[in-house]
Amino acid sequence: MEKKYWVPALEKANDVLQLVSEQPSKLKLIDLSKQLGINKSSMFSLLNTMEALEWVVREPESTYSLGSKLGFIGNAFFKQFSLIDRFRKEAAITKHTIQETIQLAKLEQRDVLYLAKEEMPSPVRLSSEPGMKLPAHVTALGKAMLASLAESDFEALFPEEALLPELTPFTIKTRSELKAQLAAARAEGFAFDLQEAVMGFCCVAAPIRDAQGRTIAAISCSMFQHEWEAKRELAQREICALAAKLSQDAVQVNS
Amino acid sequence: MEKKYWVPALEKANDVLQLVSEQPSKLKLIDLSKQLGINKSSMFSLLNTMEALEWVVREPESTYSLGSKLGFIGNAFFKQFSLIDRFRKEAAITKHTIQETIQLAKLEQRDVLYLAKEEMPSPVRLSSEPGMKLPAHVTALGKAMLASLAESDFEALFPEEALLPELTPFTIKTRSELKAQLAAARAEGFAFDLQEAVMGFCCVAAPIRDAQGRTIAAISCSMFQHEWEAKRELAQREICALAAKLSQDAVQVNS
DNA sequence: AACCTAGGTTTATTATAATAAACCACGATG
DNA sequence: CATCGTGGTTTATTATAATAAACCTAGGTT
Repeated sequence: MEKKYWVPALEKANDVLQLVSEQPSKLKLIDLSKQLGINKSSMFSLLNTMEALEWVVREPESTYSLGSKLGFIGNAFFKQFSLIDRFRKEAAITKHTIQETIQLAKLEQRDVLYLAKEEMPSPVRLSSEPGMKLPAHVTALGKAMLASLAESDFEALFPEEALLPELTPFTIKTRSELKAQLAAARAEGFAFDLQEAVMGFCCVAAPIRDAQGRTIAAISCSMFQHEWEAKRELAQREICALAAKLSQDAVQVNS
Repeated sequence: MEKKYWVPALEKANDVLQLVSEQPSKLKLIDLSKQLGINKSSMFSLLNTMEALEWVVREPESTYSLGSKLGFIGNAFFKQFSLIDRFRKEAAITKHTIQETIQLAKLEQRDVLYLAKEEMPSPVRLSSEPGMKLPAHVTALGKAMLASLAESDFEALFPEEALLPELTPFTIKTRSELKAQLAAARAEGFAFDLQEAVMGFCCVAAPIRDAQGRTIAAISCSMFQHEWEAKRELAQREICALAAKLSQDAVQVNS
């Protein structure tokens, strides 16, 4: 990470927030200090400030959890995407007919950014959460969106036959393979992910388009690999239907 | 604000985030620098770091908006409150029968902290957003929750016959007046706000209780003052019904 | 084209945040 | 009851972030 024009206090705060968000109400000053390798007096000032700004709250047992300010800012972040509300409402219905988790995401450079999730109660839960990112080329969501990029935009994003990050043995390895799959997705109107992001999981995804036909987001349905055979067709149909519905007078997604 | 054990970089970042969240994609480096009175070179480093940490994103026109990291952290904040999901689902139904905005909040010291909002489309919208705070004593939500506090806890929160912040001419002015209203709320099972927080608006609120009967949150319905007469009874009934429903096996709200 | 200005970047200096170390309070342990 | 160890707080020193000022570039103006 670049070290010039850098404000280390922010990086430290960021690390603290990350850790606290993973284990709220579990960590005390000393734990944070040790786990992050930050001097405890620095941590003291840091936590003192963060508490005053309501980025964190100090619990009675002097453990820390996230503060309301971050809830507020986070809410403002998601507010930029008016699609989300409609997604929540509609997907809540669809998820019951498919009986699987449905997600909404947008493309951000070479990554998909998860915006919302409607999940079915299940013993295993996908680790993807709103606000998280994953490389676009390993997900059905990403492929659904990359598929509608203009040739030149695609070239700009993936300049050379680069080694793409691999998350499973099934992850696409080359740009040419990706291009082939995108062509297929473009033709069919939806994209797959067959254990390419997480072993044991498959997805279908379809793009959401605005009035001008530009792709602004995508939705997906994820399921166990062993359910794929049986459910695949239903999921595909439902996801396409939902995508079509959400595409109607969809407002653009930020930027 | 306390100046010892202080990390000004965080305060600056906080101000930047606040401003950017209010006007996403509007402000450039120089605007932020001027409006916040922060030296532009400091702002340069600040924004550079914040961008690298994905707290903000720099748009093509070099304006700034909130970044995905904050969405992620904010999401984690709200995840602590499992009530929220159930609220969203149930309130989405109730709001249609009342045709007014419904909100969920918890008590945090002398403030109410808004957790979620289900709103009806309307020309005017309440400014309260998830993550925001308001003094408890000016809101129906706050009174509904304060009402179930033990005498000693109440005393600890409001130690003396203090001058409470007043938001409108109708805001409660003294602790004794507040106590009287809380007694009434306790007896009835719900609380009112008659233009005490925002001129022209009235609310009903009812507490949500866990299995042990402890109040953990509250829900409210807000409406124009001129609708109050006609809708008050319906709203009151629906809010109490919804509160009762959400009280069933409610998990505690954080801390 | 020469001149200005405004937004942004870089550099040099100063103020201060980050650190190590000392200190304190308290609970555990023998 | 004395000792030790741990988590938190304060202090003194050092490293560095924040600033002012200089600098650069691109648009606008005459």
